[in-house]
Amino acid sequence: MEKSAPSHFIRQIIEQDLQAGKSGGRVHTRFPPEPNGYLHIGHAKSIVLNFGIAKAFQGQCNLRFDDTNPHKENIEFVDSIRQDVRWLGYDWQDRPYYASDYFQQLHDFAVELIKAGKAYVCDLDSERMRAYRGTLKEPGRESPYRSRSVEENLDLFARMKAGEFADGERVLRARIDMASPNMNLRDPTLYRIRHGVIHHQTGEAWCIYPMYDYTHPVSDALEGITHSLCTLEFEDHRPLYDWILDNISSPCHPRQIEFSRLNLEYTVLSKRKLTQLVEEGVVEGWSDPRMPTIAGLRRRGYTAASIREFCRRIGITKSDGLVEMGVLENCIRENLDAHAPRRMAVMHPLKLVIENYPEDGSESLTAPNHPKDESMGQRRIPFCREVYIDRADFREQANKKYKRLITGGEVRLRNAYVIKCEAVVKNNQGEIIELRCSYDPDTLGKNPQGRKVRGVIHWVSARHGVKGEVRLYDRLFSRADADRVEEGGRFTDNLNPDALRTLTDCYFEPMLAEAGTDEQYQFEREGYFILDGLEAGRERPVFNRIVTLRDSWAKIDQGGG
RNA sequence: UGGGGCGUCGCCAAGCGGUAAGGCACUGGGUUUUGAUCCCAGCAUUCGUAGGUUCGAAUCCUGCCGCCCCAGCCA
Repeated sequence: MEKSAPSHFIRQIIEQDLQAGKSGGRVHTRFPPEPNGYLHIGHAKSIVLNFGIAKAFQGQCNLRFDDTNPHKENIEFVDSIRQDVRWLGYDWQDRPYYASDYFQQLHDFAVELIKAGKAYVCDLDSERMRAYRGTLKEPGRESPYRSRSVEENLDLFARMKAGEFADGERVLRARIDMASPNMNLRDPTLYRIRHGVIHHQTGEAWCIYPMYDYTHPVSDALEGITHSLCTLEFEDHRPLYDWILDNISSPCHPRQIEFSRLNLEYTVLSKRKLTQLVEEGVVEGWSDPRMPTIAGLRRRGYTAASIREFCRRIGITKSDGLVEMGVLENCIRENLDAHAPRRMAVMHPLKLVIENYPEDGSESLTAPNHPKDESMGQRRIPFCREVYIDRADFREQANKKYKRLITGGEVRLRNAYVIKCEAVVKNNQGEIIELRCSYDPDTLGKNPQGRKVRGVIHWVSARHGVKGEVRLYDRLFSRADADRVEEGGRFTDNLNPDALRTLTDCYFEPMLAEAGTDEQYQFEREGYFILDGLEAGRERPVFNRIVTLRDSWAKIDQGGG
């Protein structure tokens, strides 16, 4: 079902490296999230890439927590990341890695750099350091502490580690080039002091924490990573990545390769913004079905296979683009069309009384679970004198394009009989409250003789249907480039107020009372749905709409049909 | 002349000097007890742009234009 991953520039580079005999023919990648939030679909792109490459080249991929900033991280995020990666279908063979596992080695390499005169302790505070750094167009100035002796640096670094200095008082810096046109090479900070935070892995063992730029190449090297794949914004950091490895006694020198991060229409994919949505209560949490997080997509009903397929389809390049939601939607539709059992549910109920059907009668009809896949079996659906249909499936009058029920017209009730609308019952306000119909008993499983009934609508027995709730989800933001803000505005100004619509007066065919949170259904003519994971077990079921069915009628209808 | 990247159909994306893959979207037509699915057909004489090299250029060279990233003791 899932096609093999297509070739892209990173695979080509790896193939060339392999042919050149690099790293002994070994391929080893890693997925290195910082546990400071939940994973989102942009991370899925990286996960599929890294684990996919490892598999394609019979190599390995490490799951590594880049946990060097305890301030922003916690164990809930660690756990959610493990769960999400596993759910996506990837296995790190019980070899979870933590950058914090290397704190001692990182420290020792830092001492090595100091001894080689490649790093020094700097007393500049952050404000002055910024001033010394220069600007994009002007070179920086050397710190007055840059020429401290090795002995003094060793002593100061040891005292930093011993907790003698307060946060911000001193840092360890690499001695590279304050005039470099690449800002990352202007004596970058390697270590900072952080007191009073409890690291989720190392507790209070350390009060100095290594920076990303220093930690990452070392962690990669220690794990024997051959290809370190990251996103484009780190391209400028590669010279520093290489500098670190060239100046310590590194066991190997992984190759960093950058690709463009995912941008998806009508949503945001930056952890900072997603965190904001959660913290401000704009959404229900990280797993809100409107969120582009893995947890949100899972609760929404997306399958892991559909997300993997999406990542395969969008490809890997260095050009930044904005992917249409339609691509993701098509992936889940394709996946669910093949596998989701069909059911009937009425979301905007309108009662329909079949006058020539016995008052107390009822019968059990048979319907296939899937129109094309007989192996999925059949189900029984109760039918009786009164059923609910959707209000959108009836119009008092309409032109020939409308093939649903109209006054005096015929339509087929899906999996049941052909009925005819004899009369419309309205209340004092003129609202339609009921339809009086007749049915043709000779149309069960066969078409009527001498006339053609074009329309088919779904229904639920009024007597047997299960009442419940449906949540209709739409795009979280109302503009495709959700990040774009007007002068003085915030990205939250772009939120779509109709991203969630709750329908509390829905009727489901009886089978749906037994639905579980692990199976998606197609509600015929409506879309794909799943029982909400957090509301499961309620007396009245709550279903989430994953995605609608493709709807060519909507276009015709709007276009003046 | 700060530095680093990127520009191929509405969106994504192959292409790697021999004459523009594919997917999504879209438009027609057919099948259909889901206006779904499925099927069939159509959809870039042109690769940001202007020159140059070549028998031949999206692919090589030069200029120009546009967009993205970088001045955290974040990652």
